[in-house]
Amino acid sequence: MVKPGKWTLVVVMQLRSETRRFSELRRGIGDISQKTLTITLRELERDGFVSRTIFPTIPPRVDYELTALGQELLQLADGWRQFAARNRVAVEAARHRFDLAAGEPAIRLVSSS
Amino acid sequence: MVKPGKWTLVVVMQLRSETRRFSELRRGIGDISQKTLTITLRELERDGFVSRTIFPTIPPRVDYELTALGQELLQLADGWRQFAARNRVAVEAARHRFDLAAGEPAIRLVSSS
DNA sequence: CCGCATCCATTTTGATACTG
DNA sequence: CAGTATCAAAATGGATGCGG
Repeated sequence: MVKPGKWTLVVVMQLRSETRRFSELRRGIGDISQKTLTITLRELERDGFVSRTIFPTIPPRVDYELTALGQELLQLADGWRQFAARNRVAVEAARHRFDLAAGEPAIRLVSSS
Repeated sequence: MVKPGKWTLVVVMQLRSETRRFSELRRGIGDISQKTLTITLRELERDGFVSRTIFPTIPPRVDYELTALGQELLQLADGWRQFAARNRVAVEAARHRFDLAAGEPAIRLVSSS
């Protein structure tokens, strides 16, 4: 994968443990455009992480599913998600401290009266 | 981390097991602009993954080092890197198949003579 | 040496309209 | 329903010049 793409892992996590139709993915993610979802799925399919099954019915139906390789990618994505969840509070606190410190002088010479 | 940034993990991996100066990082990475490196380091510092130590000498010197949280991030980055290395060949093969199949008709009716 | 500010090229994304 | 095409908007990244 040369360029993961902003939505790649989100899509992979949506495919956790079940086959999904295009519109199900779209609704499940919520704020992704049709175009971006299409591109993301194409890249995942191209790299062998997702399989695509077309049912030539009317209306058409397309199912997406993780391949074995895709399942491995899901494990990594989960690792990342768990890390983010575990440390969300610590990161927010660090960020808050940093933003506060930015407004203050490097060395405080006198205490404010 | 709301937005990881293209170079974030590269920088973290450069900080594996040792403190680094700004210019050392720049040379070690090789193809990153000063601006982008500065921004990447600031974000990492802001979120508590990297600590920054300023030596007010002339010329100035600034050291960067992973915090405990940063070390955890490094583990994740390594996991990703190992996954990519393990599956590089498989992904390239899948990509090649996909690109070839794109040019062919969906159903081959007759064999070429 | 370190890093900020500005400008500019490239990339990425979304909105919209249209097709099978 | 599941895309494709096109255009405009926004984010990103690099180059350059300046400053502590």
